[in-house]
Order: sequence, then structure tokens, then C-alpha cells
Amino acid sequence: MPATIRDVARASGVHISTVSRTFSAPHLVNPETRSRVLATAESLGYRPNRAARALITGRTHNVGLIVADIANPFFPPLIKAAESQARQRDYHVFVADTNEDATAEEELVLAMAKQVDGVLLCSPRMSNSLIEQCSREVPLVVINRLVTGLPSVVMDVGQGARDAIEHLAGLGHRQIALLGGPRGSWTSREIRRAALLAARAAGADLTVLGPNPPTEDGGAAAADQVRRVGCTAVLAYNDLMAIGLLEGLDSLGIRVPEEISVVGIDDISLSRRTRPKLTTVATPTAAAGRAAIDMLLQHDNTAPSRTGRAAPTAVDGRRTTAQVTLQTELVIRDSTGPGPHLPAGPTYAATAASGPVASYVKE
Amino acid sequence: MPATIRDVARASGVHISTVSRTFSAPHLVNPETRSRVLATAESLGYRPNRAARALITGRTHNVGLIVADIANPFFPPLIKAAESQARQRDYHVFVADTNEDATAEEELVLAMAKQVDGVLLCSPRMSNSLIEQCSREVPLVVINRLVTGLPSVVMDVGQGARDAIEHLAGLGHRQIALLGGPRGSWTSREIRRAALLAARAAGADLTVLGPNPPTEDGGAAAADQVRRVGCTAVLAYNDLMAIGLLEGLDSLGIRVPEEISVVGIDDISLSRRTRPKLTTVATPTAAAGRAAIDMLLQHDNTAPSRTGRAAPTAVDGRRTTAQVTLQTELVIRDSTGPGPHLPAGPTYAATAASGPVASYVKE
DNA sequence: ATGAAAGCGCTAACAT
DNA sequence: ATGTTAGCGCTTTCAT
Repeated sequence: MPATIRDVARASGVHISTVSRTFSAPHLVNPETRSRVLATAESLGYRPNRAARALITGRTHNVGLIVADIANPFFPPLIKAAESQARQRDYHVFVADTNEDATAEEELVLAMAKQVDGVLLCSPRMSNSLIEQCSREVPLVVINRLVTGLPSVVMDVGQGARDAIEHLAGLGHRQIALLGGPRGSWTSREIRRAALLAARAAGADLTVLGPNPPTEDGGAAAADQVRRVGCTAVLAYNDLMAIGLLEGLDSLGIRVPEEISVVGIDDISLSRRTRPKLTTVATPTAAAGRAAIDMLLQHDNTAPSRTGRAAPTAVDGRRTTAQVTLQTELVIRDSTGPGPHLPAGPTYAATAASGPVASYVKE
Repeated sequence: MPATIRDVARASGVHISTVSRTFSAPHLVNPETRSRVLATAESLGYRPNRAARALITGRTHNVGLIVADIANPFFPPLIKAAESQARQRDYHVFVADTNEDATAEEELVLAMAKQVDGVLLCSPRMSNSLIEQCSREVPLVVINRLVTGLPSVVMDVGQGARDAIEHLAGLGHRQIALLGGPRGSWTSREIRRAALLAARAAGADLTVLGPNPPTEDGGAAAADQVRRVGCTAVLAYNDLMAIGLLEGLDSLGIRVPEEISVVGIDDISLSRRTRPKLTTVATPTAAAGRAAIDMLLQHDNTAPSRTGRAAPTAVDGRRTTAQVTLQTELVIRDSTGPGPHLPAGPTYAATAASGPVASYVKE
């Protein structure tokens, strides 16, 4: 049904190569011919078939973006940032959701492989070796994970976890629980590693709980566990779990932060609207999306040669696989307060070592 | 770099068509040959190029899904439902976000056109004629809009708006405001039409406000307007705006529902967690996602013929463009209460005509 | 400035 | 059961 290049050629009395040029190299065709071709193309409703074009040029002008869970509010800012950055460079972004499923992840990369010029793999759950394998099918930039040999952009959640633990320890907490994230998550391992170290340095005990699904339900389900281990503070894998935990503790009649302090990670917009407002580690998600697109597209000026070989990644032909680390920042709100070892009260808390502590009685 | 069908053919000493058959029609090839081909393919890391395959089969086994705003929590359930329904039929879903921009919308449909077998256009903002034009490029199913001649699935927001207005009127409200949605939104027009009718029937005044962006900020920005028009109840285009309005009213010192009642539409999960909890019209988003995929893929058994012509949509060759309407349901929570014409108090409210009114003082 | 011809990676008649 | 041939819609040498 849709018109092809041949239809246009026939209708305007020129060879198909002229029609082709009219669209991909207009300056090479006589202005008169060009406008004639354009006119017939218009009247026939002709649009170049991008897939066919890609088959020969090797460039689709699309990039794929694979996320673990589109319903997790952590992702949309990253997706939007990637989209707008891509659009500026005349690329389109196709997003896919894996439902936290490593198998779906690989399948999706492979399905996208030949329809995009590269894919952004965000918070992948599959193994490193599988990721490397995928990277032979299509250029990959990994977000929220470090894979040697592959370009990646990570947020420094290790530093964030450290800051969170120190904040908690500064408030006098000595029994802290870590609500672990999903298996296969680099971020989860990183948080755990850093939290363990920081806790030891601060002379606090850190109990690792989970793994639970990184959702509100997962967090809510952990409330009972949290109570049983007898901790006075919890660091959660992400805000969603922290918020679920807040609710779980609430229905258990446990007050936050008076009895238990809670810290999340991500600073999703929702965390500003819980009661109490959530203390959390802000991750620069939009910046991550932009950076990832930039890394993927940094060589789109160098079109791939006729041989189908990818353009060299650097002038000297060596692969430069940059790894970008973005800073995180602890934002202290109302879900953290003095632990049992310190006298309660805003006065003391306000002078705690880890910086200003938001008033946890207000609102 | 990636191996092609020819590489495999050469390496395993057969013709390329045998390799092709090994992957697309295994039963037609000798088991021995097949396993030999499979082995070399494996060792070469060969994967069929889906784009090239699609060029000739006319089937990509991908479907596109275009939404207005991925950050709006209304969409993820729909997206996930569509994905899982598609996966069952061995299809992948590529999502794209238009940022509420009609231009981006068209661009995206066209960009996807040849890389997918069809696209789900969700809450489109472009004109009907543009949509029809797009539908000549690629099979379309429209969600949240009625376009004559095109298959569509809509949620009955008209009924929902009616229910909401009647609920409000039953509580004694006579001055009601409607917080309008974005231009170009069919849902927005539909709500407006139904609300106007229902208000007149109930003897209430309905003032239409907006349009504002369908976001929390958009809702918050309307708080002042709402106060000025002197209404006692507001129906918002969606939950996001309603929630923003809740916050806006709060910072203006206006109590909900004592001074003003607020009703949203969508029943996103967040609406259960505001204070007061939001009364809203629940829309069956997951069902809509599934239904849309089913409509798009109902003929995927009939492969397109060699001529490139699409398979007829029905046995008799006539296009059957079904329009599915899904029911909505008013869920009454705590953001609506008695209006000025009725004596205040839970006792009376509990006996109001429109059904049970949740206790609006609790929590 | 335009046409002719080859070919991107693959599938689908049609032979054999 | 396998090979041959043509061609999907397009771009890109190479001629003219």
C-alpha cells in the first residue's frame, strides 16, 4: 500500500537513484527535478523506508533503552533526559521494560540489535558475560553498572551509602539494617559493600536483610523483619522500598523516626511527599541519561564505511571505553532522627556531626 | 563484524537458503544438516538480522507504543499489560514518549512505522486527520480516543465524569469547577461534555478552568483560580492534577474536603496515599493495554502475502474496525464531603444518595 | 545532473 | 532435502 521509491521514480519520470538523492543528498540534484520529485512524492504520500535504508547505510538513527521496571519512578527522568538528548542529535529512543527479568533483558537487546544503532542498558540484571556477549551484537552503554571493557555511567551509590551510614551513626545509631536490593544488581552490591565498610568504621552493626523485590510491596513486607532484628535505623536499596517500609512500620505501630530511622536511595519525587518526608541519597538520573546518550553517539559524525565495519572509537583506532561516575548527595529530611545512644531532641540533633538534621517533629 | 547468513553457509558447506530454512522452517531441513548448521552458526555467533528478514516477510514481530508522558503514573500499568500480552504472542513492544507534543507524536509514528507491525497510539494529541494519515503508514490502534474508521479502545470517562458530578451534587455541591485537561485530548473533551450535561441535569453550575498541563504542577497552579471562582467542589482531568490541586489548596490554607471537595480521574496508585485520600474515577488501564494488543494482533496468523498487501481484516475482506469501550468506576475516598447546602457531619454524609462516603475526618 | 548496476541480509517461489 | 533465482526498498559506486 505505501508508495515505494520506484513508484515515485515512475510517476516523476526519473530513475530511482535520482529519487534517492532527492531525499538523502538533495544538493546533488537539479533544483527543478528535485521539486518535481518532491511534489510527486508528496502526492503519493511517499516516505523513505528507514529499515531498508538502514540495511545499506548501517545507521538507523534509533537508540534502544532497556530498563528494569518502567513503573519505578526512578526511571522516567532518566528516560526523558535520554530522549531529549537523543532528539537533539536527530535520534529516536525506543524504550523497553524487562520486568526485572534477566532473560527478557537479553531477548530485548537481541530483538533491538539490528533496529537501533546502540542500546542503553539501564540497571541490567544479567551476568557480565552475557552483557559482553550482547555487546558484540550491538554497541552498548551500561548504566548503573560497571562492566570492564564497556562504556558505562554509574552514580556513586557507594559514596551515598557511606554518607547515609555516617549520618545515621552520627545520630547515635549502632544497630543498623540494610534492606538489600535484587540479585544481579550491581548497585545493590555496591551499596552493600560500602555500607558494610562504613558501618565497621563507625563502630556500628550492619544487618543485611533481603533480597526483596525493589518495590513498595517489597519494602512493606520487610517491616516485620526489621522489627525482629531490633535495629534502630534502616538503609533501603531504593526509595520505593523505603517508602513501603515506612508504610509497613506505620501499620505495625512503629513510629518513624522516633523509634526507627529510615533512609532511602534515589530521591524520587514521591519521597518529598511521604510522612515523614524521606531522608534519601539523591542520584543524578537525568544527567546519567544525557551522559549515556553522549557516550553512545559520540562518533555519529563518522558514518560506518561500506564494509560494514564500525567506525573506530578514537582517532588512533583504539577503543576508548570511558566510565563516567556521577556524584550523589545525601538529602536529609524527616525520616531520620537521633538513635538510642543520644538524648532525643531537636537541639542536640541540630548539632550532630553529619550536618543539619531536618526538624523531625514538624509536620 | 557480526556474521551473516552467507558466512554460516560458507562455513558449513551448504547454500544460504538452507541456513535460512534452518532458522525459519527447521522441519524442512535434514536433522543432520540442521545440527551442523546450528553448530557453525553458534560458533560464529550468528543471529538472523531481523530487519532484513522483515524487509521481505513484512513482519517485524515488534509493536510500537506511543504515550504522551512516561512519567505519568497512569501509563506504566497500561504499558506493562501491553508488554505481557504482546510477549505471549511472541511480539516485543517498543515504547516512546512524546512529552505531550503532537509534533513529536507524528514524528515517532513515522519513525517507528517500518520497524514495527503496528502501533498503539495512547492518548494522542494530534488531530484526527493526522492520525488517519499516519494510519496509512502503519496499522494503528488508538487508545483513549475515538477516531472513525480506526480500531480504538477507550475507557468510559464520560460515564466516570457523570458519576463524579452526581456524587458531588448528591453531597449538596452546586458550584463545581472542572479542571480541564490538555488541548487535543479526546478524553478531556469527553469529560467536559459529560460533566456539563450532568451538572445541568443536577441543577449545578459548572465552571471550566484551564487548560493546564496535566501534571501535579498544573494542578497546583490552578489552586488560586479555584479559590477565586468560589466553587465548593472540583473535578480534575486526572489524578495528577487533582493531587497537585490538593497540595495547592493546602498551601493556601484551604481544607479538603471541609471547604472544597476534590475528585480525580484514573485512580493511579498514588491517589490512595494522599491526605486526604483521593476520591477518583478508576480507569481500567491494564485491560485497555491488553485489549489494544489483541486488536492489533488479531490477524497475526494470516501472514501478509508476497504482494505486500495486508491480510484482509475479516473473512469477507471488509475492514472491521471495532471500538471497545471499557467501564470506569467511581471510587469514593476522603477528598469529597458534604457541600454548603447540606448540614456537615459524617452522619448525614454517610446516608447521602450516591453511596457510602468514606469518613473524611479520619487520618 | 542523471542513469545503470550492484548489493545490504534475508526469504520464498521454483527447480532438482 | 537442497540449490537456484529473484527480489524486499533502498543507497552508492561508477559511467555517461
